[in-house]
Amino acid sequence: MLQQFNISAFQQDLLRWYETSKRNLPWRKDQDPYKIWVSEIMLQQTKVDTVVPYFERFMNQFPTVYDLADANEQEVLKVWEGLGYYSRARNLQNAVREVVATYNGEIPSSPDQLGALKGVGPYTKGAILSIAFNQPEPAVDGNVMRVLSRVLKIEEDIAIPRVKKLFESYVKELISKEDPSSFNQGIMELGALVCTPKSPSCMLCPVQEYCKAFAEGIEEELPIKSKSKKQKTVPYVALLICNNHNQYIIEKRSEKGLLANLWQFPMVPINEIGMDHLENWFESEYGVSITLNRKQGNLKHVFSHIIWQLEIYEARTNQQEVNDDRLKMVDQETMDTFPFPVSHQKMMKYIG
DNA sequence: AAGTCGGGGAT
DNA sequence: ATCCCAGACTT
Repeated sequence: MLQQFNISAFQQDLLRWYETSKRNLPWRKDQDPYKIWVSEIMLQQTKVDTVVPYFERFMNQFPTVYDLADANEQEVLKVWEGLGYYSRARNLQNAVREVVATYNGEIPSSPDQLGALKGVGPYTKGAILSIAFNQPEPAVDGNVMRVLSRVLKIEEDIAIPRVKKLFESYVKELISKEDPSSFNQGIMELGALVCTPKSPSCMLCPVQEYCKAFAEGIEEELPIKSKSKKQKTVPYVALLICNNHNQYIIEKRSEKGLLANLWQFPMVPINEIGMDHLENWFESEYGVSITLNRKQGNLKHVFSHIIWQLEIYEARTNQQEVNDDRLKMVDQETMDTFPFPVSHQKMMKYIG
C-alpha cells in the first residue's frame, strides 16, 4: 500500500524530531505501566494541559494499583471531578481491581488480556503495549488520523470505524520496530504541536517532505470528517433547598447514564411537571415538603449531546432530615466532600 | 452505524 | 457558534 514511501527515513525524521521536541510530561518520567494506563484513560478526548494537574493529584492519592483497587468509588470520582466522562474513572477502577484479583497486581502485556479490561479499547490497548511494553502495536487516535490523512492524503471520512482500521493497518507498516513507543508518541505529539487541526505549522514539520497534502496545498482540507448533529436543549428547575440549620438537600444521581453516581442539587424537568405543580410533585417524588422561594438566576450547561438550561430557585423546608435514599441533608463544608459535576459546582456560587 | 458520555480551549 | 481533543461502550 505504501509504494515509493521511504518508511525508514520517515521513522528517522519523526523520531529525531520527537527526541528533541517532546514535552516534559509527568507520565513520561518512567515506563511504569500503571502511570501510562492512568494517563491514557485521562487523555481520552481530553487535552494534555487539562490532564496534567488531575494526573498529579490522582497518582499522589492512588500511587499503585492496590491503592486504587482499595479506594471507594466516591473517592475516585472526587479526584476525577471536573475532568468529565466519569465512566472512565469507574471503568478504570473496575479494571484495576480485575488486575489485582486476576493478574496478581501485574498489568498484563498481552493484547487480548489488556483489551479485555474495562475501558481499554483499541487505542488505549495499543498505547499501553507500545509505550509501556515496547510492542510495535498501532495506537490510532485523532492526532494520528489527522497527521496520516495529510501525509498519505487519505480522503475518507475518519468518523467511519472501517477507516480507523485502515489507519491502524497503515501504522502497522509505518511503525518503528526499534522504538514503537517514541514512534506512536511522536506522531501524536506532532499532531498536537505542529500538524494541528487549523493552520498547521507545515514550515516547522519534520516530515513535510513526505506529506502529500502539503505538496498539493490541501493540508487544511484534511482530514475529512462528517459533522455531528447539534444538541437538544432540556430545561430544568434546579433547587437550592435549605432548612433552618443552613443545611442543603443534595441528591445522588443514578448509577447509570449521564454523570452516573455524581451528586447534584435536585432538578425538576420543568416541561413535564409544570411550575404550578412543582412543590406537589417534589413532595410526592421525594417525600420532602418544600416552599419555592426566589429565583436566583439561569445557568446554561453544554454537554456532548444535550444542553441543560437550568433555572435556579431557592427553596425552604422545615425538615431536619430526609428519608429518600437518594437524598442527603448536608452543610456546605460536608458538601465539598461529594463529587459534583461542574454545572452544579457553579450552582454553589448562588448559595448565601 | 448511530447514540451516549463532560468539559474546556482555540478559532 | 463550531470544532475537537492521546475514545470506549451500548444498542
